[in-house]
Amino acid sequence: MAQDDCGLSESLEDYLEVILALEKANKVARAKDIADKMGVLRGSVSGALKTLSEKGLVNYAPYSFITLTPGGMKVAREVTRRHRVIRDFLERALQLSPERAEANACRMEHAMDKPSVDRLARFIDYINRCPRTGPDWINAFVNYYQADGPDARRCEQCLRQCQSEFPDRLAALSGRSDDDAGEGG
Amino acid sequence: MAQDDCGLSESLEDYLEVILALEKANKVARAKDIADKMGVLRGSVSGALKTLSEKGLVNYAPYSFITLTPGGMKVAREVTRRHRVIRDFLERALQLSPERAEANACRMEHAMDKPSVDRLARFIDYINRCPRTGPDWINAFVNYYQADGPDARRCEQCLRQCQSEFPDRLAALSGRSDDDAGEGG
DNA sequence: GTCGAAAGTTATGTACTCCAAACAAAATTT
DNA sequence: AAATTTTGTTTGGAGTACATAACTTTCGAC
Repeated sequence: MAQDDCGLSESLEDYLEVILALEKANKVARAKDIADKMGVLRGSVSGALKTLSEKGLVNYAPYSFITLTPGGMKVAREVTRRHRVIRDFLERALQLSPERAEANACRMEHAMDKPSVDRLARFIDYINRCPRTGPDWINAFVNYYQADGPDARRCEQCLRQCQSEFPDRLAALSGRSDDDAGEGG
Repeated sequence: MAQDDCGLSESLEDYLEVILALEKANKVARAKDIADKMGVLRGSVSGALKTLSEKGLVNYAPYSFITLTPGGMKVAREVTRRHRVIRDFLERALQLSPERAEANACRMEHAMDKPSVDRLARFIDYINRCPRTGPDWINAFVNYYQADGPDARRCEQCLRQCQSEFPDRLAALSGRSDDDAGEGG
């Protein structure tokens, strides 16, 4: 949909994603499991498998097991990764509930192209690894969105705490885990 | 699509968004302008307008001007806001090109529900207003995603700079623009 | 007012996705 | 091995969205 996958519809992307998950769990995918997992009837699955088979993305013959072709595997992995990156952002950075994060990721995965998702993944990395932010900064976000704006007193305390950790954080960047930076007060 | 708008399709959301933009620019929307702006033929617009009219979202009679009803205006504003928030995030935080940000926002606006977009808007606020981050932190992201990981030397310099600005930043939180916090040094 | 271009509308057809239910094959049970 | 259940397939119909093309209305030029 997003200029990747050579014009695969959202629906077909979903089928590939589900087939990959079932392959990982059960070695092969069965039409009924696909239908159950996607909330559609078995009849709908048959049609989708026929289409995916014509596109060379699944190995499929009537009444046989279903597996992904190498090409289908590639697409399925891409879609699954998009899903995972987006859900992580929604759940960890935006701190949405797991259910809401999942529901939104399911739709957003078809709306974001690969460069955007790649950049988002880097952004999450950046937040986690930059000494100015990190997990504690993310956790403090809850104080912000629950209030009308920043709380000066809380911010002051947060800044002091963060500042005291700067040497450690900087040291951690280089791979050193101990606090041997020698600059902390 | 995303449980808002009482089950309005992506396409119809797009129509409302475009009609709102044309209303703002030209007082009223005309079918041809809608068609041009959306890249569809005039015939397709007639059908959509009929549907939107039945749903009570546009004032529409054949061969007449087109305006949004109060209900349609509400939905159109919501969709437009979703679009703007998402595009801002993609363009300013992720630092995607304006074109890519716009293209992705066009699709993502239909995939994200209101609570998620609201949270995203707060997140952007948080980045901009938190003394630990702010615009300079966003700008430093480019150094991160262009490299394989963090650059310890650059990080050290960034931390020092940031630290020196803490008093000012804290003061700015309370609305004071001068550095009279008296704690820096 | 009449003519003609521009704008709008109404079929008709295609593509996609899904459901519903009838039907066929496979696997289990006995 | 026959009957039953489960699983898979096929067919027909619905809803959405759009293109194409023929037709109608509107509006400005004359």
